[in-house]
Parts: sequence; C-alpha cells; structure tokens
Amino acid sequence: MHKNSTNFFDDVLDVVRLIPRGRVTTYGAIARYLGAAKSSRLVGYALNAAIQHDNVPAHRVVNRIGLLTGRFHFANPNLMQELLEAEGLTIIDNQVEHMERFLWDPNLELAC
DNA sequence: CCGATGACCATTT
DNA sequence: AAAATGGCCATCG
Repeated sequence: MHKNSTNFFDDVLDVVRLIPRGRVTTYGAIARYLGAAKSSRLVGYALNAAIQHDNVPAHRVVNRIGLLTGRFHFANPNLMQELLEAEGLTIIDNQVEHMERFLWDPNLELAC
C-alpha cells in the first residue's frame, strides 16, 4: 500500500527528519524500523549521500555505542560534536555520554 | 553499463 | 577476546 517512498535511502532520510532536538538514534535502530535489520550500513550511506540536503539532522545519528562515526563527513570534523553539544548533549572522546538517556528509538517512539 | 565505493552491526571463527 | 565475515542499496566515473 502506501508506497510513498521511492527507495530505501529516502526512507532513511524521512526517519532522520523525525529525530527530536537533543536526542540521538543509531544506524541499526533506523534499519530495524524500516524492516531491514541487516542494512544498518546502508543507513550511513544514505546519510552520506544526503549530507548536501538541508533539513536532515544527520548529526543526531551515531553508532551503536554512541560514537560520532560520521563526523568526518561534515564541513569540519568537529561540527557534529558542536551541534550535539548545542542541543545539550555531552561528548567525550567522540562519544555521547549516557547515550541511553537520549536515545530516540523509532521502533519505540513511532510504534503504531 | 559495470564495478567500486561508502556514517554499521550481529554473528561466527 | 579479537578478528573476520555476511548482509544490503544508491550513486558516480
């Protein structure tokens, strides 16, 4: 039914746009939400392709353990951390502190 | 058109 | 415990 999406990459972007300020989610969580648990890699690829797009808060996507693995794809390698800190998070050694507290899991938050 | 190339993660060896 | 592996899609040259 609702085939309002053309491809997986676009689906990823749609989910990322829903991440609230001050929260983060993971590549794996997005992949699972899209029914493709084994495609967490592709989530990263999608964001890489989307970095040019605006209105996609790509900085709110980190890896499983909270590492800012995508930081080198921003204008400068510190921008991802700065954006997250500006939203109230604490980053130490490229890792989000107390990630569980801020984790926004679409599988839970968007459950319909 | 075809192949190389990328922000991951769970499982197996 | 650390390293290798399998899974998966779109874009670019």
